[in-house]
Amino acid sequence: MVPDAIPVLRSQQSGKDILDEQPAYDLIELFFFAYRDFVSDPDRILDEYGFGRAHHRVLHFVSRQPGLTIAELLDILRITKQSLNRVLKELIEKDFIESRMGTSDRRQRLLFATGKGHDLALKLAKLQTRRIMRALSGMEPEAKETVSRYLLRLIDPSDSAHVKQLVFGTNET
Amino acid sequence: MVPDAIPVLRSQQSGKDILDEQPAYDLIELFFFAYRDFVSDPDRILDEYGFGRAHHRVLHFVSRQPGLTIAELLDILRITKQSLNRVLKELIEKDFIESRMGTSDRRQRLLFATGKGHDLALKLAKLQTRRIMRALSGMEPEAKETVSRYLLRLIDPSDSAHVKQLVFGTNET
DNA sequence: AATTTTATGTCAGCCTTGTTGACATATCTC
DNA sequence: GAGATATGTCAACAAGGCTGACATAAAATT
Repeated sequence: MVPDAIPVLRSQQSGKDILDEQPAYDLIELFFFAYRDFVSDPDRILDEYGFGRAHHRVLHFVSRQPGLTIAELLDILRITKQSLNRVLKELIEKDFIESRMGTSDRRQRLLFATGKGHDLALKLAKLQTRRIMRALSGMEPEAKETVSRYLLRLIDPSDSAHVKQLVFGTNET
Repeated sequence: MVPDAIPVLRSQQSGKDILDEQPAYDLIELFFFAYRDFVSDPDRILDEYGFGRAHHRVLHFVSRQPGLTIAELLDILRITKQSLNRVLKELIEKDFIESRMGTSDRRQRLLFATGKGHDLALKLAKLQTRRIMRALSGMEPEAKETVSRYLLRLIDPSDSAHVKQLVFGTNET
């Protein structure tokens, strides 16, 4: 125990000591289990197309943000261009995503989901939505808003404005 | 739009139509970004020990549940025993986890974190707790409870009693 | 106009962590 | 004693990360 005589080590709120605060095991573990099940839903369907989770992530964001560039996608996914290219190439070959040359900057590749691509992306999103809605049903009406704000605050502060922009299409606090 | 004349296609609550409900893109994407940052925290530290995320998960649950058996651990992680064994072997060799023969059933291996093991597990848990507390600070006091219940309800219903038992050490609803 | 920077693509190889299938051993249960 | 169970292990493979090096076209700079 750190003695009371060292007030600089105490956080401002409720006398909780930063150095020996007890781990939030419940939220840590619930987050693990919830995410495990959440991402497993789409797996069966992706399998039928010969795709994996990496394909899902790429297709999802391209479908959501038509005209996304490679650089923007790399920034969202936080993987290397080599990793991205492996799955993106397959999505393009199998005609789920289309790559067009940029208009203002012709070095850029603007990515668009094809009809097939949108269909699959929507199918997967609805599957995950089903789980989310089941969880929210029977909870207080404010639950969705609370969860949404919590998840946003969990993100690196340096990135949260960017995420807010991507997810909500706005940058307001 | 499905015409109002087909009531069987409507869910019980608030007239929301199951067949064309709009995807919850916000929660889907926020969950992705939040989890991405959440698991990235421990990575730097794990690197120093030559461990990866798989080692982290094993060490975490063994540290939290001393005496865990292989079978129980496999059920928690949902991986094959070969995958588990690869990382578990390293954790034992490097003296972060100890494996003792079961007392009542001597076929079982009971897993325990060593002193070193507990130290590392705690260090990583505190790192993740820091992020969780930062997110919760400034939110309503009920936020933690709401988020916790939401995450639990996100888990497969067939598994939620088990998870509740693991996380809270109880099985009450 | 020449040079440098930027956006993207690609090759080659490596690592972690998942998978399947087969088989071995010790121990418990019937 | 026979069969089921808990664990360990070998081998091979796949997905999806990574690094490093190099190539090209187009934009930006000087």
